[in-house]
Amino acid sequence: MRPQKVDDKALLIGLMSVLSSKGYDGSSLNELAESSGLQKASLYHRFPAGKKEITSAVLNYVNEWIHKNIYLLLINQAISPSERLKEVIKNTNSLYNDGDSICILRSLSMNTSIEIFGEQIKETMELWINGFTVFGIDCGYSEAVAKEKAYQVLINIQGSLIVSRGLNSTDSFKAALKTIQNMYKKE
Amino acid sequence: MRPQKVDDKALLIGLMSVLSSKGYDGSSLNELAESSGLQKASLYHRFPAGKKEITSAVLNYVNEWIHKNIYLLLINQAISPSERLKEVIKNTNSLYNDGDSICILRSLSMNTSIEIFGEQIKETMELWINGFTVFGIDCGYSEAVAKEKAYQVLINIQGSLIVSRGLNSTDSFKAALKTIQNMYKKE
DNA sequence: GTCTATAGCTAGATAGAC
DNA sequence: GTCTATCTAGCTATAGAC
Repeated sequence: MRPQKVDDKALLIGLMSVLSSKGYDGSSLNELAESSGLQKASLYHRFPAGKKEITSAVLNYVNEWIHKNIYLLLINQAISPSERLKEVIKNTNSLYNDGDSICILRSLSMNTSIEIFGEQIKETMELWINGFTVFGIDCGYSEAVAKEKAYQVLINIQGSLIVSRGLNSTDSFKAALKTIQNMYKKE
Repeated sequence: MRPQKVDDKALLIGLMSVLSSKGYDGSSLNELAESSGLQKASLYHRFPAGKKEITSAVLNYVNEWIHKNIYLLLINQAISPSERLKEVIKNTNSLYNDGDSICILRSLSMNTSIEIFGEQIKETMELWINGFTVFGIDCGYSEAVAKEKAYQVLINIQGSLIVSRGLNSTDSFKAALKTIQNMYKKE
């Protein structure tokens, strides 16, 4: 067997950066190939079903990343709640490049792509919400309140990314991360 | 002069629905023509510079709509604050079809289109923020607090639309509108 | 002002050499 | 497994009749 020129992880990271910033329709196979370090035809060797399979694989990779770096961290009772939250916020910040990046769950939820990838997008959003719900309960809130807070966390992240982009300043994202911290400080 | 088959407003509304739901790259001129009730070549007669001019005109239309139905309403001191907020929320709800629609400011802020339309997107977002800032001051909050609340309103709208779409349920959007109401109830 | 027809190009996808 | 070369369909945009 001939060795792979680019390993799976590096491949997916390159593809993700194009898909999240340009969306499904805006990402051409030429760009996807260029960002991954392979030629178009080689991408088809790795992902025989083409652009749809590429995108689906990237979403799987993102789901696994969030499972590991957000969800499992949030529910890890071996760590104190405040330490967990701190780490999760740090990981969130790095996932979105300090607020400069577009969330791929957003990029791929246009009418042209959500029919294909809707289930994967939903699963990944539920990871955030379920993780923060468990976390809220661990912090001593009722299940109802914990759930409400979990939704508000996701809204604050997604909304502040949109506002940051629209106003061409990441201030809104940075402030939102602080707001999330404060949401779990008992008054 | 031969009469127009479709008037400007109807034209722009049709074009807007395609652009907001499919984004810039996902909207083909064939679809834009179909949604507007004209043929492709007729669209080029109305908008000689093509797709970019079409999109820019739609963004102008949206800006004017928000100026009239959100901004001017928010700062209208002839109406009581609670009445103003109620109307603005009603208009917001109808703008986004009860949470089913995608915000065009979001659709057009991908890397492939924000370089062209970034300034228009920014102006329209500032209408929301400036309007709600004035509104918050009218409600008796300090300028700093009013501004903070204004950003949070926009974050809640944009974020809840993303979450509604990702989870395939408009519950999050509906709840966010209620949250906004409560943000201006003095405790 | 609107239309049909078409030009010129780039998209996603494939064939076959190495 | 990766590559160059190529196919067809769809894209944006234009020409010219009515």
